[in-house]
Amino acid sequence: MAENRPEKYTRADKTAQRRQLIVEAAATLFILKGFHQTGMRDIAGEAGISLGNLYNHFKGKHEIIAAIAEIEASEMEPLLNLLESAPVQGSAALIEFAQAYYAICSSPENAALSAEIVAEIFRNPEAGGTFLSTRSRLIGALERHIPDIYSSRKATAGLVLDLIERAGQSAVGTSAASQKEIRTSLLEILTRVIEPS
Amino acid sequence: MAENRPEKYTRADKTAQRRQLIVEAAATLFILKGFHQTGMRDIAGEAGISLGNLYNHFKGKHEIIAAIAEIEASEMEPLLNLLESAPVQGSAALIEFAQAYYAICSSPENAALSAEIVAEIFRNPEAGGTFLSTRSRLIGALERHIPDIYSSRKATAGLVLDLIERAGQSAVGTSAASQKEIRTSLLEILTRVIEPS
DNA sequence: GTTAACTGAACGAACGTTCGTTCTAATGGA
DNA sequence: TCCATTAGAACGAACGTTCGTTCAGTTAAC
Repeated sequence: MAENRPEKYTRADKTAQRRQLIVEAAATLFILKGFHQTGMRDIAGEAGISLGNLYNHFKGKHEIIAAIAEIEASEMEPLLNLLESAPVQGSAALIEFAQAYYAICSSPENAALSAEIVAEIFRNPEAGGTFLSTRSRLIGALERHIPDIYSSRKATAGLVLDLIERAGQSAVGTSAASQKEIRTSLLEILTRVIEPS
Repeated sequence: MAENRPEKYTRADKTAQRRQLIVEAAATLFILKGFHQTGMRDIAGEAGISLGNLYNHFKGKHEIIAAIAEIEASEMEPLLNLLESAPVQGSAALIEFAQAYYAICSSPENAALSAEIVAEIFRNPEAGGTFLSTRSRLIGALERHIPDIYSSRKATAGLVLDLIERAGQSAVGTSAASQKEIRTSLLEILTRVIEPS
């Protein structure tokens, strides 16, 4: 991880690194305790900097949360490309997507964070900007792969997404055996849902 | 609602009414702002009583939350009876249950509250006692109605429950047209999932 | 020498809870 | 039936703590 040649970084580089360090520290705590149970002092302590300095890098708590939301969104980019480049209504692409998306959603960090975000959006809808727009893109891309046996492919795409997300959340913290069962059941269900029959 | 004869209530009655009034006030605020954004002063104000008096009725915030959790659980009782009394693997009962459960989950109050609870359980698992045990009962009752084409009926039952819940949440705050689409899509999906074919 | 990074003290507001007090409905003996 | 006693409902000030944010002052890079 550490470079052999010491101190090769310019000042701007180090500042950028600090920023990222802060975001990672904040994310760790948000996952562990939630947005509103995590204080600015906690974040500063976790990042190993002073409280005052934290405000040199971020205007406030909301800006840290926004930074995390954007990182989350950017992690979806490869998956979006997968769906958007695949031929229309190829069920193979959808299953492939489902597995990849499930893998993301069932990681403890992402599961806890997305539960946090869902709850937050309910009481503060305009705060979910980045999150909701990413979700819209996901639904749009997914929609193309839903067979037209459904009265609304868009609504179905949304539900498929919901199902994968919640399945991932359910798997967190359970035994390895349960996790396998959930994953298998999810794929069985999805297979039945998207088969064109 | 009000008795014609004035002042017929005994002291114990009035106390019980107060307790319920407090719980309702707290639930209103929890739904609106979340557990941790709602203060004891807010609850007291919403209930129209003093801060100090609030502590005559409840030991603390956690006890108010517990009271709400129990009410939520008791609302599931009729649905549990429906599933448990129906003949095994009757898909009709499952669809009937799904509609009823969806109706509950798609009400704005329940949707917001359950999002709040899900997020809370992630960071404080032992706090979800009543909620999780009710959920276990639901899964157990639902399991009997899942066809044995799945490798794990229990896991499938859990996912079906998740799907209905999230569908309900998704519908909140959208247009009436969207709500109808989501409901229809949900039933279409469920029909495919549980048909014994 | 100018600018940015950095520090910890300090701010006012809000938090959950406890406190002493007053008031009132219920109770039991006379 | 009356009155003294009592349990608990009601109140609002105050507790100690934590919150997000600001600020004067110091250090180090350019």
